[in-house]
Amino acid sequence: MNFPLDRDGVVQLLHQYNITPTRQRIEIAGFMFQRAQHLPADKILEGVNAEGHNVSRATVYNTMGLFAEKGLVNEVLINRERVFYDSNNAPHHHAYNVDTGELRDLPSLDVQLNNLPEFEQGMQVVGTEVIIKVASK
Amino acid sequence: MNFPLDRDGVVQLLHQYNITPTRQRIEIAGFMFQRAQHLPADKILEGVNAEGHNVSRATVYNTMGLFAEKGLVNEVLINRERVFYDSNNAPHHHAYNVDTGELRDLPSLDVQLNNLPEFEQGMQVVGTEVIIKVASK
DNA sequence: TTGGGTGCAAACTATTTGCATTCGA
DNA sequence: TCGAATGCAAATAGTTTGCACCCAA
Repeated sequence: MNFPLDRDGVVQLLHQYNITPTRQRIEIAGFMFQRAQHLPADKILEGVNAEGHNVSRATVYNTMGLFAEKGLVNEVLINRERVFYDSNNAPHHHAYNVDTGELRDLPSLDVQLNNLPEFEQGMQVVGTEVIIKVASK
Repeated sequence: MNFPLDRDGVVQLLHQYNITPTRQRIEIAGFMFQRAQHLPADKILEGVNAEGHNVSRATVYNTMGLFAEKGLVNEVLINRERVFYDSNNAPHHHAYNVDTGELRDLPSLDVQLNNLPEFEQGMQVVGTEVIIKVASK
């Protein structure tokens, strides 16, 4: 993904992911894909409407749920209070600052897993998530 | 930790972690440390009281929050719906079955991180959490 | 004795849902 | 046109909080 995405890029992207590009979805995606960022639904609602758009709370929640389901964004569950949506859908890991609540991408982090046990028949690994927790000394 | 812990073991453990051993805390810890397990607060409330005890909802939430803060148990944030408390406080990682919601320990998993970027001055890594997501084929 | 701990119910907050209205194809 | 999408408000669920009472040290 090369940020930011213009309106055409957004529409194209939505099509690629089999998402009907409505006005609201285009505006939400346009806002999310300005840059790689991690935002809770609330901030997305705020941000989209601050750009002069008019999208309801329910639509933001529904839309982000849809985007996550379709793989356009990733949900990051770190903080018990709320879900963060990550506009970077390339495989990568995160550093979480437990003091500030800040979430940071670790795009170059290379993870090697040794001694991974076998899973039951019919099970397959669908993802590996690594979260490095950091704090002030 | 060698499960299960008897009452004396629990009291001793609470002392070790600087937690005043009240009746309710002993009952909650006694229930949690019967075995290595991952439970949401709700199930802990249910389980403790099913053993014939009488502990309120608020006390379970407060107590598990305290236990987590003191490092006696670990919070596992996987599911947006609720926090899981892990009675195994030894360093280890998890496999999460996205279909069933089941959470499993991976005690032997060895994780090697390469290319970890430098963090700002004054920051230190306080933990590394790996979650392997598995699903039915 | 007394400060911390507990219980209850009410409050809170993120998220979901029901349903009438509107819109995209 | 017509099923899908949206908006609003009400509902939901997990969790937290205020406050009076109680207990461990």
